[in-house]
Amino acid sequence: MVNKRRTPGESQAAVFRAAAQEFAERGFEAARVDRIAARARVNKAMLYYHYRSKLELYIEVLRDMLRAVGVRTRAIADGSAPADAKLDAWIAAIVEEAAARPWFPPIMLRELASGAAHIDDATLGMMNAVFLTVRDVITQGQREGTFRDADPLLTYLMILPSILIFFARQRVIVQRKSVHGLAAAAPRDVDEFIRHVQTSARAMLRRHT
Amino acid sequence: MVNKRRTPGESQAAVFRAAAQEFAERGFEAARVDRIAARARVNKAMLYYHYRSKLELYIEVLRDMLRAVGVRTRAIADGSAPADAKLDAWIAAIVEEAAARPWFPPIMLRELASGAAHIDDATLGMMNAVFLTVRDVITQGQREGTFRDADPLLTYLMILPSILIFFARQRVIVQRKSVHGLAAAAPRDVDEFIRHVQTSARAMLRRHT
DNA sequence: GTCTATAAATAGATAGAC
DNA sequence: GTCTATCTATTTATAGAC
Repeated sequence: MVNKRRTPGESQAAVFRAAAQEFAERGFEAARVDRIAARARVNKAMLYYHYRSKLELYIEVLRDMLRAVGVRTRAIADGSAPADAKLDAWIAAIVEEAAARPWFPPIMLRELASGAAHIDDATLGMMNAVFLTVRDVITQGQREGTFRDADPLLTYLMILPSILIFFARQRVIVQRKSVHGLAAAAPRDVDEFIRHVQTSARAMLRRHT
Repeated sequence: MVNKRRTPGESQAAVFRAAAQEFAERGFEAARVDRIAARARVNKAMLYYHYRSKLELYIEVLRDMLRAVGVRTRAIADGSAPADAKLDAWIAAIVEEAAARPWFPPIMLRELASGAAHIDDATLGMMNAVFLTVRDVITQGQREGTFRDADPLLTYLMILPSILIFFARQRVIVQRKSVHGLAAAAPRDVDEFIRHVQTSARAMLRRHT
């Protein structure tokens, strides 16, 4: 029998990961603390030893992913590349983040759908900061003359939701063969998807000939 | 004192509307049957007189909106207009549906995020049928030579999610003035948004010069 | 069709031993 | 740090009078 004892912090990390998955699959309200503990293979009391409440645990998950996305976005925006290259890089980065943290798209989508109901101002600010940074990239391109004069928010809303839904969808469609015509909506290759979004974003922002 | 008695079917309709709103704001799991009854100003037992369960009520709401969207989409696709005009019309139609049934975008988003967890095959089929119809329009345009050879699914995923999130977001942002830089993400005019999506969709599908 | 009262199950959270 | 047992509140749903 192998030693099952965990190193310090390991059980906390297990709880965190289990919670992220549970929140992604079911949403905050439907997520069950018992199930999170079971998935993490810790006792429920252990969960409450590490986190004050279900909500605090949720906020931690949210902040972790928003921090990661925010940092990557910031790094790209602060670079010296032309705006269209930055936009391509940002799209690829978001897709990579979605792959690294599979819970990111579903959770983010639910927050958007519920009007960021259970998140505090600081966390909402982190969400908004990502948009503000992307907006800077778009206005840079407009100043440079490579992008047409489109509303940065509306442009942002054409890009990010697509990526979020693409990943949230991939999981769904695998099962459910009995639904008529569902094969046409089968999962797509991720690299193909990245190229599609990049191409579409560039086309959307190209000046009319 | 005015007569409070309702005409037949009226209390059922009140429950339906209240449920749609509650599901939109909170999601299926967080929605409370008590709250739905209170919003509809009927007794909870009355709700169960009209609907077998919370889930059945939810499915009814889903089907109602998918039916409406499906019919409008079908009507546009079956017309004799060129594909790009059909696509413009479809975008406008979806936006109109979202305005007519404000619960449509949040509920649809949550279903996408959860992988259509609580919907049966028939209802999922209705959801998929909308995509299949739009796909027909896109392939028509490709046959006619007006659209480039882009993946219809990925194109669909660039359009629909944006519309859904646009409306789900509008509600959120109104409050929460304390969040830094949130003003930049303030709600936009709906007609401006329609034009933006139409322009973007056409640009995405235009053949390279 | 409409209501009151309540059953039955399940949730988040904690006390307290080890 | 970890576990068992349990408290308290809330939730969906129904029984049964009117």
